[in-house]
Amino acid sequence: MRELLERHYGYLFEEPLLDEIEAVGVCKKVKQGEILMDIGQRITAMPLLFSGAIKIMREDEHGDELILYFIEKGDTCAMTFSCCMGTGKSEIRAVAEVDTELLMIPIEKMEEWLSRYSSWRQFILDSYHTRLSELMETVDTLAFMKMDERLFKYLKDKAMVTHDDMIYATHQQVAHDLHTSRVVISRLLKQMEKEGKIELHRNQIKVLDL
DNA sequence: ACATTAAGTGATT
DNA sequence: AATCACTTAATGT
Repeated sequence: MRELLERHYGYLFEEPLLDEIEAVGVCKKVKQGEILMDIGQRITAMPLLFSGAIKIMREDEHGDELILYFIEKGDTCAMTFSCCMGTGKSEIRAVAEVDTELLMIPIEKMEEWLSRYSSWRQFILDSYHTRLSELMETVDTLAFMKMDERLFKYLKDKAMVTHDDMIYATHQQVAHDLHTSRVVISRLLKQMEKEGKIELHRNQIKVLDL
């Protein structure tokens, strides 16, 4: 586990902090599709990703879902902090997009380190900033109904986190993630295929324009 | 061969 | 962009 820490976070954190992380962190492996955190659930720990990817989504009152973003190796979930400060309950659902290895850090520790380690503070601030920017982008495309841009970003992100330019999903499932109808996705995908950005097959989409 | 499920299309709002 | 209605294509039994 120390090797994993060194490899992914060694360049970020100083030795004493790495020691503390190792002492207090709990290693966890999750399989694809497993729900790491659901809406309303109490948050007791924050994740540090070693490998794999997590899909972060929100749900409306009718149970409809909407993808917010993916987190990958070297990332943490910025929502953890805002949830800790507020209700302590999760506002989001986190599902493993692929098999994932991560380390769970108790939230008391993450607060304590905030004042004791500047590298930790920097790390938290940075990830907060990155996430916020991402969210702003999502809000932009949502507000202006640019479904084509959202779809293409989604495909690229998905190809990125799975390290595979082939995406195994039906148009229906994609539509569900982006909270729109299958017909819309089919049309946009068809158009993107004509533009040479992707290749379409049954149950799979190949992203070319990476 | 038939039923089921995924994907493509035109028309309408 | 969403929805409806309908067609076509791919797959499973």
